[in-house]
Amino acid sequence: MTEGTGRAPRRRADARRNESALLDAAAAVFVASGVEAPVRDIAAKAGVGVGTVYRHFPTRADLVVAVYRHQVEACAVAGEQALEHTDSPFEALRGWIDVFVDFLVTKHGLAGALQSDDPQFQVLHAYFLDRLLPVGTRLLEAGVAAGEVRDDVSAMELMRGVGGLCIGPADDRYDVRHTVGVFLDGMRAP
Amino acid sequence: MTEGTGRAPRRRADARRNESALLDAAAAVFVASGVEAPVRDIAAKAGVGVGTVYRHFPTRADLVVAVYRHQVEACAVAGEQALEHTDSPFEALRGWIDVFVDFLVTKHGLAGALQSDDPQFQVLHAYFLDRLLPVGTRLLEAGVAAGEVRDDVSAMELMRGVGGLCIGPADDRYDVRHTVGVFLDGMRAP
DNA sequence: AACGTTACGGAACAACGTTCCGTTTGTCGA
DNA sequence: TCGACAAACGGAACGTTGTTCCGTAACGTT
Repeated sequence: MTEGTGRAPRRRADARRNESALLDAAAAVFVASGVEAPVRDIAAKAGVGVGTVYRHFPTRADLVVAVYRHQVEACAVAGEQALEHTDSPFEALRGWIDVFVDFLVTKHGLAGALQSDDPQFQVLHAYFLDRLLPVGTRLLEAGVAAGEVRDDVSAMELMRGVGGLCIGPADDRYDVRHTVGVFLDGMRAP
Repeated sequence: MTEGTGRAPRRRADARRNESALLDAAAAVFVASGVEAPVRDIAAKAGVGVGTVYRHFPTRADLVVAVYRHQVEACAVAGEQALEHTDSPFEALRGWIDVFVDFLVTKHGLAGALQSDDPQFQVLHAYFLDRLLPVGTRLLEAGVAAGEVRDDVSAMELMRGVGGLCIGPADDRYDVRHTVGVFLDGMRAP
């Protein structure tokens, strides 16, 4: 009880305003230039100095997480509900992966950042894994239990595999969704 | 015949010496720090100035290509020969992909560079594709003809897919070879 | 040996992430 | 309403990188 039950002491108005402006600006810049856009660009778009960016979001990864938190959450929920709305766990899995792929391919550079070994993105990595790995595990287990999914694939291999397949620039000769479909076919029980 | 059949006019001794030292140094630094190591590190290790690096290799990608050319060539040859030494085109494909994966996972950061949309790596991208795509196509076609491989997967999807699965830091929970195996299983004819 | 050419080295520039600190601005009690 | 203090701000400044540029040194030839 070092801090009792007291709530956070309500921040200053400009601080809240700037955080919100930063999130909006970052979302816009990420769409236009990808998640690796210069911090200065985001600061400029939000009408604040770079110092303000770093006060609100200690690392770039924190900003990325904040911008996409809602959508990651929605993706996790979609996975948790997927099993309830179909009688085939494999189809539930496929549907969920579809949602995940849609999310990744519309965020330029995000898949790359997710897989990056740059320690800068540690937080991003951790957040996605924390939130989505358990969901993947449950879908996988349901599939295995129903005899539809092979039992030697971990959720980590599923998520990182799909993530890896989503990396890279758009290209006519490479259909992400089709390739992910091939990967999923490889996960069917023999 | 603007230049006739005359050969290149033989470069200076120090130029040849430095190019060789640069290749050795780059190979060593790539092993130690990955293919994204600072150019200054490579120059220092080779005992030359940065200007010399850029004179010999206009872009970082040219240096990477030069360092790995032999191995990529060997990989391409292995693929061309794979079909001759087995009666199962699918196993030939699997064996070749194994060679490719071994190559990628031992080159820290190379898979990432290959998939990168940074125009800096355009040359690298082009070289790998030029050399390996035709090989993949032939292996795939042989597999399809034998009824062992599904006919709706392109060599681009094969190579970029496998490349994507090889991206990222080592991790106990993610077994690259196993995950690639799953992907390949998905490519079997139904 | 002298000369022209080739190649070298590293200073210099630009772009970026990140830190730091003098200044401004909210907030709250008097 | 006013004053004071903490919170938050802005952007200059620093370190690291890729890349260019040019005065200088080394090579090879006559």
